[in-house]
Amino acid sequence: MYYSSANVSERQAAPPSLAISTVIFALRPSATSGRPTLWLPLVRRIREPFKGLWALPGGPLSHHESLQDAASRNLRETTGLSPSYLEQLYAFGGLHRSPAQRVVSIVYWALVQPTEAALADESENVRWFRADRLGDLAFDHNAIVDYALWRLRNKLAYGSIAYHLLGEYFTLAQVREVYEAVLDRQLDPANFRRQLKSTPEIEDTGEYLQGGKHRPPRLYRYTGRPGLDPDNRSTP
Amino acid sequence: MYYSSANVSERQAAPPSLAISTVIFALRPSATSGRPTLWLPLVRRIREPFKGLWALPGGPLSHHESLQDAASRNLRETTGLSPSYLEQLYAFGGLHRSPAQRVVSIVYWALVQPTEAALADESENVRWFRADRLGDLAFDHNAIVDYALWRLRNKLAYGSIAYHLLGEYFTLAQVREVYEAVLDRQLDPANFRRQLKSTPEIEDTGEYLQGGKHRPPRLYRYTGRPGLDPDNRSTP
DNA sequence: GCAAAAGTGTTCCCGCTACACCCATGC
DNA sequence: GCATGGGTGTAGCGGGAACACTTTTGC
Repeated sequence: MYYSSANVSERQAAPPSLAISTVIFALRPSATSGRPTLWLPLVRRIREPFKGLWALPGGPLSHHESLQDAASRNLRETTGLSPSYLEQLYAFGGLHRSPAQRVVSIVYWALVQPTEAALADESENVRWFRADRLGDLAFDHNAIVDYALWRLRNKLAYGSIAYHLLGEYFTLAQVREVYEAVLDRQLDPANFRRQLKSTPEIEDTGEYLQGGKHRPPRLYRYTGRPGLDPDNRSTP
Repeated sequence: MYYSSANVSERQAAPPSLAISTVIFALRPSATSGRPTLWLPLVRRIREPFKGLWALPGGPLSHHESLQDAASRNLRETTGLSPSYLEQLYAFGGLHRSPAQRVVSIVYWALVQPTEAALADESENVRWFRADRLGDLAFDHNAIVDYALWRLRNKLAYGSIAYHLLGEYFTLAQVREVYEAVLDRQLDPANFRRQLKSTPEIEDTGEYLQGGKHRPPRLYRYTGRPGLDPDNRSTP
């Protein structure tokens, strides 16, 4: 941290510092059930405050990059991945988020495809966790993740988000699994498929997914906007 | 502005500065039709850049106040009013929002009651404008206002926002006028009243509004949350 | 053939829209 | 009385939930 050794008068004098953090979601098979669940990467803090605790990836904003570029860079630097979806979440600016020094964090949230996510970097200080089984995180990051989860669930209901957690081709059942993982409840397969098929952005490829145990399902493709800074006017 | 005289190297060295701005909406009778319309207060810039142009009220964030407190203070200082509703809108951080110096603005939006708004301060450098008839504003403030309007319309559809533009007591027709002003289209009075009466936060006071030209309408009261930083988990 | 997932059809219910109609007041 | 907005009733449409049913594969 920049002013971690600041005394009180320095704290008063220095302007609040500005940081960018990112909540990164990806789908991974659950260790127990094998069904897809939400995971996110965290970094271990190697200095005070909260040394040793896990925290959201983030860092200061440099002069030449936009807020979104900074978030995208966070993502690349900690996981080696590029986001399939990226959107601003909220600016957190409470007075005592960080001891010793006032920090305002502009937080983004991202979705990445599972094919990539499987080969994401992991190391001593970068590890993936199940979104519903995080321990105590540094700063107010537990609250931030909760809020990001709430937003994800909300956006999902509106549509057009789920595909960014999947690969290029997917079956309707896979989309349903995404919904079930995120919303944490079962959905009627029959009604769900009808809803999806009524949305024009889902295109039937004519291909089938072979190798399953049962009747091979059709493969679809998402033809909506690619997904950075997206959705009907959610970002200016 | 803090570093307005900065040269290139200073600009590179200095961290991006942080500002808070606020889009303040209130209902006022239209000059022509007399029907309620959306207005907002702007301040005239008295120095470069954009000297002489109108801009959103705002300023730097001081150390001892939260983001929301800073927005609330903006509101009080420019209009003398306190907000009935206040919520974060977005953090704008494009590289060239301001010439000469990089500024990241965290923007809030607010609603104020019309009874108060009628006696709001106005002066040579603070003036209210119809939201749909602004000229060219300083910085990217036209885009910010557009985005705030979009959010207002969205929130309205979800409910629980409109009452913060009205006084403590109101008729159902007044609520409908708010919706019509904000959404800019006519609504069926019969169906609209039924929808409202089905929401439990609207309480019949038993009183009637006297003095009209026709049958006196009932007066209602909003019993939902008072309205700062509100709505079902829209803010952490 | 059997199990299980893919995919289709059908019914019911609820909320919204449109619009006809009655009520109470000022003039 | 008449005009006008306040307020109620009701029929129809459409989308979602529930669930029965058929199809296609692996074993």
